[in-house]
Amino acid sequence: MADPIESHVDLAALPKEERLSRMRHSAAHVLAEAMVELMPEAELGIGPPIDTGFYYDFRLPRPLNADDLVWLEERMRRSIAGKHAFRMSALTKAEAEAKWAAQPFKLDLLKDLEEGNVTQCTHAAFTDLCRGGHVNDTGEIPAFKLMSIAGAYWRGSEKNPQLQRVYGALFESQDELDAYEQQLEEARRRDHRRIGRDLKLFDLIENIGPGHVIWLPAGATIRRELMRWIEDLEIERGYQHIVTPNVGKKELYVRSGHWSHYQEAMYPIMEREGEIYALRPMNCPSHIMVYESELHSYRELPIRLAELGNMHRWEKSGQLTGMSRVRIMTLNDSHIFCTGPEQVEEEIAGVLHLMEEVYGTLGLRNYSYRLSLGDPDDKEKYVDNPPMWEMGEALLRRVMQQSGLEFYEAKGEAAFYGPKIDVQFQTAAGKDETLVTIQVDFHLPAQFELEYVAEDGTRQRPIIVHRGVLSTMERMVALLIEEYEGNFPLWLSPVQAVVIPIADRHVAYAEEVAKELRAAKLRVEVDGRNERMNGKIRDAQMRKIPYMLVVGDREAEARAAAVRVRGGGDLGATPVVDIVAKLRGERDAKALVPGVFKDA
RNA sequence: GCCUCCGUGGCUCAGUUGGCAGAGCAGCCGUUUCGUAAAUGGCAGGUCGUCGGUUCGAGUCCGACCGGAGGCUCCA
Repeated sequence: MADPIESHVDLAALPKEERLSRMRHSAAHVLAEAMVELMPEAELGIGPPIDTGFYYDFRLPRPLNADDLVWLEERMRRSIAGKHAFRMSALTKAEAEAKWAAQPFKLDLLKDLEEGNVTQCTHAAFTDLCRGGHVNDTGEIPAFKLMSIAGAYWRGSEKNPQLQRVYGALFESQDELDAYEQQLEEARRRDHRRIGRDLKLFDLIENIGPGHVIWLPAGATIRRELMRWIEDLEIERGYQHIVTPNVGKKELYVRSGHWSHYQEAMYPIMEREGEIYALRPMNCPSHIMVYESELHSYRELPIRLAELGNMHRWEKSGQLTGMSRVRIMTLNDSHIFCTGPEQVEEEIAGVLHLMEEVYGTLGLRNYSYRLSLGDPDDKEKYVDNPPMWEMGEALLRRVMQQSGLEFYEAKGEAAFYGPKIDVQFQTAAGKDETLVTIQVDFHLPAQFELEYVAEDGTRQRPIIVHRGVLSTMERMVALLIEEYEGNFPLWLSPVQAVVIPIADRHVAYAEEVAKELRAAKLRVEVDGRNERMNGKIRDAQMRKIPYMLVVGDREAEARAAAVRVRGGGDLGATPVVDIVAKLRGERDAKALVPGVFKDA
């Protein structure tokens, strides 16, 4: 017989997070109640709270549709209006197994529960296996909305059956729920796929193949500016740039371990004249070949080999997303060959500094550092060498602690050959995405039997630091589009200024103005179309061009232009020489917002 | 890859119960020569993602495939 458990809770006294979590979890119960009424054959999975609400997983006799969501939500609201109490009680394992005999997922959950630890929760006519964490009665469930239907594997493993997941949003007030929906709308506005098309930055053409980015002239300009910039920063820091091929022989990848650990993520293999080639999924093996091609002295190390190298990965079709998840990408990559742990620490500290500088200049703020660890139990995913993992993880942890930067740790997120520091960004849609990684690698040096000649003449094994800073050009530009909402800083703007002649007779002068700006390597267009000035301004605004230089009779007379800043600011008539100086200064300072920069 | 949904000119969308493919913007040709977010007239543009099926007849119904979106799994 079930024993009741006292579970009254004073919601107002709880921290908001705990209160919300109880409300969300309770709402999931009410969703399940509604679902078993809609489809009595429904098999129940789990229904936890999440950041924005809750979900519940079900195996159902048929696919859910939008009308079902409307019905379920209605039914939930009735249950909420009924103010049914949530009652927790304990039962024995045997009782529970009998009770959920027809519920395979509940039985699966029960297997992991210890006797004496089995509890259930009842509200209205519905009882679910549950460890608790509810509000007192359904009436305490506040503003919510069923959002979407999705597929999800039972217990998150693709080896298990796939269930239908219903997502709900839930907040304490209707205002907060409305704000959340507005936030989703805002995310859609900032979506790099939409802006990328509107501003003609990039394209994905069906016949070229999914995940294969076409950089249109405007996008290619942004990409080129970023690449020039990062290469210059690297040169200042002692990096040497190399260029290596996009393909390599099978033997190279067998030796690196990619063949056995990474092959399903590689493009199909090529074969000719009895030789097998692969499109490279990573640049490390090629860079190692460069290191290996000569004998190195400890005096040369650290050797920092860098390349804006192309990588080719057969991402699963369902995983491709605009420019942020693609199949062919260009990574701002480098491999730093170090003599030992001390040098590794110094080098990683240097990389972290560079990251802070680069992200600071780009105005990026929503990121955090994650120490991604291996999983000793997962011998399939990771190379099996426990001491190597322990050494690498301890080393990275020490560097992060010394850097003074905040970080958190995550198990099972490492690369197959070693632990890493991931830079995690929040996308416009609120999702966490890895931008770049820093990895310590003892594995590849061993695989390739790399050496350097130490001070005492002996041969020693170097340690490799793998690192990106700007990430792949694809993912970085996707992120920047969303960050700036397409309003790029002057230095990155594909077109930095458009000269707008008021009438046809001003076109010649407009060309002269443009010529002066171009002499300063500014990217300028003249809008000589047969349009009214208002129309040209509107078009320039929509194209998010930082500066509009309006020229009419008065300006032509004074060798000036009326300067309008993107967003509406009017700087008034300004001599062309001053405009050139101002834009140059703003560009070279990489100012984030046009019109604000003041020349020192 | 898996689950659900979606696919009509370059873009955004309309298209009744299956009955002759439409609009706005963009483009092109004119007219207008204009002072800070859309002047105006005309023209052109679509094998309705592809292939197959049902039907007298398919944009519309069915199937497969391709592509996209949201999830799951995986990852820069």
